[in-house]
Amino acid sequence: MSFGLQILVRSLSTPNSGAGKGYAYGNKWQYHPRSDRHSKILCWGIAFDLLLRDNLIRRHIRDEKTSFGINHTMVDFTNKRRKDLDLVICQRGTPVSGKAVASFADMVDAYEIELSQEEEKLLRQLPAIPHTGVRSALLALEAKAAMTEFGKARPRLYDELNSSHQAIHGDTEAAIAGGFALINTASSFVSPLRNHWKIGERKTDVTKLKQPDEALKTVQKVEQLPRRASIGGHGFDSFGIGMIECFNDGRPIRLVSDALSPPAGSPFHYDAFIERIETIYATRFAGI
DNA sequence: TAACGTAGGATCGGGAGCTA
DNA sequence: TAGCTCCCGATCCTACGTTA
Repeated sequence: MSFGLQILVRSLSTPNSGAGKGYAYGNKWQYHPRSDRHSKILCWGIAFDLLLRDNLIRRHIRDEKTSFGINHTMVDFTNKRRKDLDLVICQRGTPVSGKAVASFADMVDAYEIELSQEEEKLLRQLPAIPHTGVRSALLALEAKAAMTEFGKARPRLYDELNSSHQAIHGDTEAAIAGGFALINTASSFVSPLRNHWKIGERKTDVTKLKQPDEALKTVQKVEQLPRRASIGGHGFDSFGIGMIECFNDGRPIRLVSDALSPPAGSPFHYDAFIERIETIYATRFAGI
């Protein structure tokens, strides 16, 4: 039983006005390409699923050996390239001060994450997880989305994800690099960047998408990302692909689980992605 | 051979969020 | 609050394949 993707689509379904200054023209959007809210919610959901399981990750949290960090900068030592990772599980450092997010649970309000009653109950049962500075990263998660303009998004998606695992392992060779690609299967998309006016005042500019071809080609592209089987290898330790249907026009966002999405048993399936992370963690960090 | 369509790479730039 | 970084869609350009 996993919750991450359901939490994501539920949270994104409610139009949001942005965490700070509000989006342009006073519009509210389900998905805004210039926001990192979707990445943060997705990574939070992945971490939530990992913590709900009876595994070493949970025991290390309970024993106050580890904590988490967000937007953690990792530096590829070999070429000095810097990269901010969405969410990092790390050896417990000094708690951050003066930040709105002081704990893992605080992210729910900070990023307007919508939980069901069951998920809220499960969150309350978790030990307190402080937001701290990162002493030594054990697991780094990076999520990226492609919602429209797939032809241009594909090379960008590949390059940015490829640079993520290089930065993670260039910084900390033993750290688990987890990557996740979120791909839209909707046949149209209302782009916040193409509608430069208050929605309703003028005709909405709707981008037509050639589906399922565009989504499938994007899946094939990210499946080409290198993956590694052991320390010393090159690539992601675990990589997942999630398919959603997001028209971005107010209709609820739907999790796609038909032939377009990775089947059960595929290494890219969400459950396999989670299981691989906890398996690697158990073998790699048992001595902490 | 010219015209057209498509794919992919390079670059740009608007908006959000973070930090000093 | 200014300046910066990050995210990722928009735009432009080139290469290549297809068709008349």
